[in-house]
Amino acid sequence: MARQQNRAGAGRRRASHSMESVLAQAAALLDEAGPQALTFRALAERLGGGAASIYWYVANKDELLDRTTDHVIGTVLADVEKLPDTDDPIDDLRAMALTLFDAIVARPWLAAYFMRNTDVQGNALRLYEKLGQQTLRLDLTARQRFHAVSAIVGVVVGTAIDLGRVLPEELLDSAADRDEYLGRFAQTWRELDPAEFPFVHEIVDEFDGHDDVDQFRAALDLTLTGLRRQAGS
Amino acid sequence: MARQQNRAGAGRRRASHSMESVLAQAAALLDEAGPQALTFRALAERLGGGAASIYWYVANKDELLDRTTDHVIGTVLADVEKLPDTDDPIDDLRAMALTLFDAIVARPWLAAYFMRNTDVQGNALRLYEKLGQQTLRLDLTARQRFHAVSAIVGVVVGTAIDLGRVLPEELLDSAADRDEYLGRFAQTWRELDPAEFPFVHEIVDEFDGHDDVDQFRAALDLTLTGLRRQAGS
DNA sequence: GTTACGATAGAACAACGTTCGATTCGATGC
DNA sequence: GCATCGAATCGAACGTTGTTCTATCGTAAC
Repeated sequence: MARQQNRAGAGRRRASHSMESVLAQAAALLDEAGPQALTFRALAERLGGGAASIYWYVANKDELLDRTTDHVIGTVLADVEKLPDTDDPIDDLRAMALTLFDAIVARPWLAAYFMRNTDVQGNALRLYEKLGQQTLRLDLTARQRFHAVSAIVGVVVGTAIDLGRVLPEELLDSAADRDEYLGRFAQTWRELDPAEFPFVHEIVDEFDGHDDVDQFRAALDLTLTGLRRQAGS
Repeated sequence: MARQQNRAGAGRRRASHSMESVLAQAAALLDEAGPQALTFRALAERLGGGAASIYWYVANKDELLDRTTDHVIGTVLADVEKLPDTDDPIDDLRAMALTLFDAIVARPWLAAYFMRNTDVQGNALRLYEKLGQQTLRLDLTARQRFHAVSAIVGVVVGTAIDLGRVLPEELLDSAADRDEYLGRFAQTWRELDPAEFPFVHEIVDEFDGHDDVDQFRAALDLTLTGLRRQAGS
C-alpha cells in the first residue's frame, strides 16, 4: 500500500498518489462530468501525474470502475449503518432503501455501474448483508428472506434507472431546467392519440412536475406492503 | 429508405444495406458477443461493407444503440401483445412482466441499454402504455396507476440487473457452467464469519443452485400483492 | 556509495468513433 | 442512347482512448 502526501511547492516535482486519492478523484470525475469524462489521461491530470502511473494501482479500467464503485458504496454503507434500529424491521428496511436510493439519485452513474461489480465481495456484499439482517427479524423462511432482499434491491436499482433514463446529462443544471425538460415530454405525450394511448393520457398530469422521491417511495411501499403481509404481521 | 437485396455472386460487388439489416445485425452482434463486440468495423464486416457506410443510417453510435434497443423492444412488445387478456388485470400484469423479464434474461445487454433510451418514444412508450392499460381496469387513482407501472418496470429491470450482475460474460457457456460459477460464489460466502454475516449464511443454500425466474417471480409477487391490496380486491 | 525496490512517467501501439472526399449505382429526363 | 442528379457506399485519414514497454526517479537499507 502506498501512503504518501502530495507536497505543494514550486518547481516540477514528481507526482505521488495513493489508492485513496486515485479512487476519490475518479469518483469526483464521475460525479462532476459523467462516465465519459473518466479517462486515464483526465484522471492523471487531476492527480498531477502521468496516465501510465495509474496502472500501478489498478490492472485496467474495469478494475478502476469496480474499485471506484465499491469505494462509493462504502460511503453509502456508512450512511446505512448510521441509521437507528426501530421496533419495526420493515420500517428499517424502508429507511435503508431510501438511503441507497438517495445515493443513486445523487450519482446517476452508480446505477449503471452497480451491476458491473463482478466481485460480489466488499462493500456491496456488506450492504446486502445489512439489508438482510432486517429480514432475520421477520417471521419468514430462508427462501422468503432471500427473495425479499432481492426484491428490495431490485426496486431501488430499477426505479433509479427508470427515473434517470429520461434525463440525459443536464443533471448539472438547476431543478427548474429539469421541470422544463419533463414538461416538454409531457407535452409530446399529450399530443398522442388518446384512443391509442389511454394510459399515457391518464397519467401525464401526474408525470408532469412529479417528484422522484415520491414515486420511488410509492413503488417501494408496494413491495413492503407485500412483504409485511407475507410476514403475517 | 433503402431496400435492396444482397446478391451472392462472384467478384467484388458493392454492398447494399437497409435500416432493417443494420439494426438486425447490430442486435445479433450484441446477442452473440456482448456490448464490447459491437463496433462499427465489426458491424460493417458482418454487413459486408465499409464502416463509414453505417453513418448513412445512424448519426453516431448513441443513435445506433438507441435504435437497436428500440428495435429489439419491438419484438418484446409483439410478444406482450400476443398475450391473452384474462379476468384478472393483475394476472395479466404478471404475465407481461414475465415476458419482459424473459427477454432481458435472454439479452443481458438490454438491461444496460434500457435506460439509455433518451427518446422515450417508440416501442418503449408503447410497452409502457400496454402495461398501464391493465391498471386502468383496477380501482385506483391516476397517481396510483402511475406509481404502479413505475414499480413494476422497476422490479423487472432491477431484478434482471441484480441477477445479471453476478455473471460476467460466460453466458455463452452451458447452464452447468453457470451452476458451477454460482457454486463457487456460494462457497466463498460460506467461508465468511457467521457472526459478521448471519444473513448471508442464512440464505447461501437458497442462492446456491437457485432459479432466476423463481427469484424474479417471488420479487414481482411481493409488488403485485401490494398492488392488489391497494386496489382493494 | 551502492544496492534494491516501490513508484512514476514519456513514448509508442492498436483499436475505436468519426469525418472527409471521392466514387459508384440506379433512376429520371431528354 | 446519353447526360444528370441524388442516394448510397467506401478507403483513407484524424483524434482520442486503453494499454504496454522501458527508462527513470526517490527512498530506505546495508
